[in-house]
Amino acid sequence: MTEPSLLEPLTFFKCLADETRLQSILLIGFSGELCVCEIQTCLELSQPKISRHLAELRNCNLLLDQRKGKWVYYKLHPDLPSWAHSVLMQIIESQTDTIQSQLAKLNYELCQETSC
Amino acid sequence: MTEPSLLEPLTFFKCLADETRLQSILLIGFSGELCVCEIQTCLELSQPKISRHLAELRNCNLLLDQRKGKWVYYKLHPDLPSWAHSVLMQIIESQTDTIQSQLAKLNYELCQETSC
DNA sequence: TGATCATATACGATTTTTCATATATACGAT
DNA sequence: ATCGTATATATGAAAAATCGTATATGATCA
Repeated sequence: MTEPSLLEPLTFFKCLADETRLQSILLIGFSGELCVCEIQTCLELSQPKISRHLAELRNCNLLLDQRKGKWVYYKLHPDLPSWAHSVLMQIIESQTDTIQSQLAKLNYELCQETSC
Repeated sequence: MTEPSLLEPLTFFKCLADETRLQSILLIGFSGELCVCEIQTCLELSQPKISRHLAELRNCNLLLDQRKGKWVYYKLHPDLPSWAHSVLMQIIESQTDTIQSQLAKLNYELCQETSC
């Protein structure tokens, strides 16, 4: 007997079939952990938009959130099926340039002001 | 310099974010090659619905079609990026039971009548 | 040539997804 | 308590995807 899987393939693909969600999860997978405002800075998108999409990834068990004071950090769900984790890592590898240039905005922001 | 990829991750995920398309490509990946009416039988869906979704998978370079007389056969595109091929195969492996029971309808049909 | 079978496409109608905007909650600091 | 910052959710409008139905194309066979 097979266990009911935490994550159906169809759910997984629906989650990644949106540019904002895909870019967010790639940033998070690459970085290990990011808070909402960091993703917002990297992708230059509105706060509700980021938050809504992260909520969907969380509800589908692709991401796990953890509050640390004012900030909420998101990371890949540790129980992600191996095929899911594997494909994410392979895509991250093929998109390293894009991901790093998005994360660069973050460093720049941090130098300018201490907020977030 | 990196080549423009045949298949962007976002395109790939959008293609698989639909149950009909996902089930079709899993059936095809498992079988190697299937014609439209076979997929139609396996999934018990209308012909235009199957055809439309296969066309999308073909246009996005996920599938390759080949006409053989009256029938059109679809198979996985041979130039699929390795990460794409890999995730499909892993999902096929985890869904073998479902896929085989869908394909069983096909054999049953073939015994009944010679059409298709 | 006409008839039939397999597949593809066109067209509105319906459903689903996404979005901007406004508002709510949660926390830390004053 | 109140204020400011970070994040979440509600709402209705706009955009996109999907569908059923009708029709078109392409191949085989009589």
